[in-house]
Amino acid sequence: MRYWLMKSEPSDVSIDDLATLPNQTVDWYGVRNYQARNFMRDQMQVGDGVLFYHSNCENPGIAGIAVVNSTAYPDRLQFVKGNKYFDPKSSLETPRWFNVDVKLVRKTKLLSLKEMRNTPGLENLRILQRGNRLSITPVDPRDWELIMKILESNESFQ
DNA sequence: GCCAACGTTGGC
DNA sequence: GCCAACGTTGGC
Repeated sequence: MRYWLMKSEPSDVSIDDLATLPNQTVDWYGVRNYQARNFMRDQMQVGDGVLFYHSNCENPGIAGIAVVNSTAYPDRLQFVKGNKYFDPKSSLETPRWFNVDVKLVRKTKLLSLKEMRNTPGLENLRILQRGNRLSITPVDPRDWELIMKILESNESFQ
């Protein structure tokens, strides 16, 4: 059982989009970075916890909690000619890109990047470190627990 | 829109 | 295998 932070651009798939999808589940298509792919392909297990993060938007931050809902399988879009994510070097026999399914647990009050930066104890979170660009990063269990506490206390004050 | 950071590509 | 050039990410 591991924990992850997964970035999504809300203009592509937001937490509200996820809530409207069948089974509130999305195939995490479009990852074209080997490190991020390897996390999905080699390490993710059904039931792993996911922080659903909104990136490249007006209010970046954690927008909800989700869960890994499948092991990795070939990303369908790598085979679709003309698609933004088409990869001519990939084939059905030797697919290059993989994704898992991610299912919504619940939307939360946004925990902004700024708030995370100001939270003592979260200094080691990968997302907060300089030059971080990876769209999928592991989250230390202690960081996960702290973030869960913050999210819960945010909600009790609503 | 800027630009720092960093990943990928490809000539050599 | 090196590394310059180029492309992408994503906060600001």
